[in-house]
Amino acid sequence: MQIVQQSLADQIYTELKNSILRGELAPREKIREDELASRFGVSRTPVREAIRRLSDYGLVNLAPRSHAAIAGISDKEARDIADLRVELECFAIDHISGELLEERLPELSRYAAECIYALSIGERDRSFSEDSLFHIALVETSGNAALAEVYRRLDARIQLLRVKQNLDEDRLVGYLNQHSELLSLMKAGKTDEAKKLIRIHVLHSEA
Amino acid sequence: MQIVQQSLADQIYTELKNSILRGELAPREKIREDELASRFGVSRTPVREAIRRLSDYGLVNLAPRSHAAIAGISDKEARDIADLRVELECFAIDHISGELLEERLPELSRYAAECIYALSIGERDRSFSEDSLFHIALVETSGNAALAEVYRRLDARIQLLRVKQNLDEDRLVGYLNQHSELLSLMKAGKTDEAKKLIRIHVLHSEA
DNA sequence: TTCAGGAACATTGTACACAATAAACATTGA
DNA sequence: TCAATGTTTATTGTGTACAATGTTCCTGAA
Repeated sequence: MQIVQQSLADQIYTELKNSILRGELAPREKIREDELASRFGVSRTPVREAIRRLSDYGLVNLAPRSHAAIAGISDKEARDIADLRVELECFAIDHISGELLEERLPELSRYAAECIYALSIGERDRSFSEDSLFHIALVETSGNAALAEVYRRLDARIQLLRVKQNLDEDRLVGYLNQHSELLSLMKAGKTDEAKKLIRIHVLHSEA
Repeated sequence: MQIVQQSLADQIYTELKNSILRGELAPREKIREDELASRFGVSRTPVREAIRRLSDYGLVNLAPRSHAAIAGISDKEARDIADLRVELECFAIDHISGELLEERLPELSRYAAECIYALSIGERDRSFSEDSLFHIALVETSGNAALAEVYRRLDARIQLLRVKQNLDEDRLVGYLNQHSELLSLMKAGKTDEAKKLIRIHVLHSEA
């Protein structure tokens, strides 16, 4: 078995990303390479690379010769991202063929179930990440790799948004149940209804 | 006056990007940090950072512990990217308000004119980059920052695509003239026709 | 001949040191 | 007191050295 030895930069990137998405690092908070390096017990080099990558995914803001800072999301940005999500996911749904859907359905169903299960045992973070996986898989099912790539990039900020929104438990359950509902509509070939549901789902708007 | 001193990594990123987009570095070609460092007369550190960033923009493929390689675009990817472009730009057009259009119109018109002028004096590369600027500005005019960011990211590969397509001069002129035609339609509020034209424009399909 | 194993080499990953610049602070004059 | 300016300090940008790993080529046995 091939042990995929992740680079330190990869590990630190993942760690920092999780910290940010768990809200342990607040928006606008300054980041110092030196401090993180000693915290992780490595040199600045991989930390620096991790920070650059976080910046590429829009999780930190980088000003040249100046401190990096954890990125926040304004209300306007939140709306923009949500609007864009609706567009991208509807585009995906329009392009999902029956065969590809069939193929990916078990995976999609699993994510949908995991979301709800994780929430029920109090693992809100994991529920959120499974939610992300569901939507990423949905978009991938379109077969359009460029779309999938763009969406994966957007996902980091979508996750940031979820944390910020901080929905209460009841609404969250209702929200997560829409996943399997969506799959049913798609299986039945009700594309237009599926797109309507996505809009409601993403914008958290009522019917 | 504030002199914005670009970092070496920035400069090298730009240089390499241009080299790739000019086709001086062929797809699948291997990249060695060491070689580039000595070519640019700097250490590996900024070169490394530039390569990472190129990878983030999809211009080079990066495998851990292995060589980086200039990215190519398959026919399937080309279609995917074009489809996605149509979607994103139509989304933008739908969201462009009269006021924002008014504000940006001079800039858009200038890009449209520069495209044609640059081509007429044989500067095909510059014509292409002005073409990119036109479409980026168009998308920015929507006022949706998330959309603009996503599109700018996609732009690197769109440029790669243009080089690969290598349209003949005649078709290119016709293609570039569609820019001002598009602006006219939008000014007249003929949104649906503008979207139809974008589809034709991007997919290079006839009416 | 061909395949397995290993040694030599090439190249990336990381640590560390120094240089360059921005931020913070103190000092002086009004 | 306050503003302007010089000085110190903190932090990022870059260069260099070494470590870890992947690659290539050779050797020898089936």
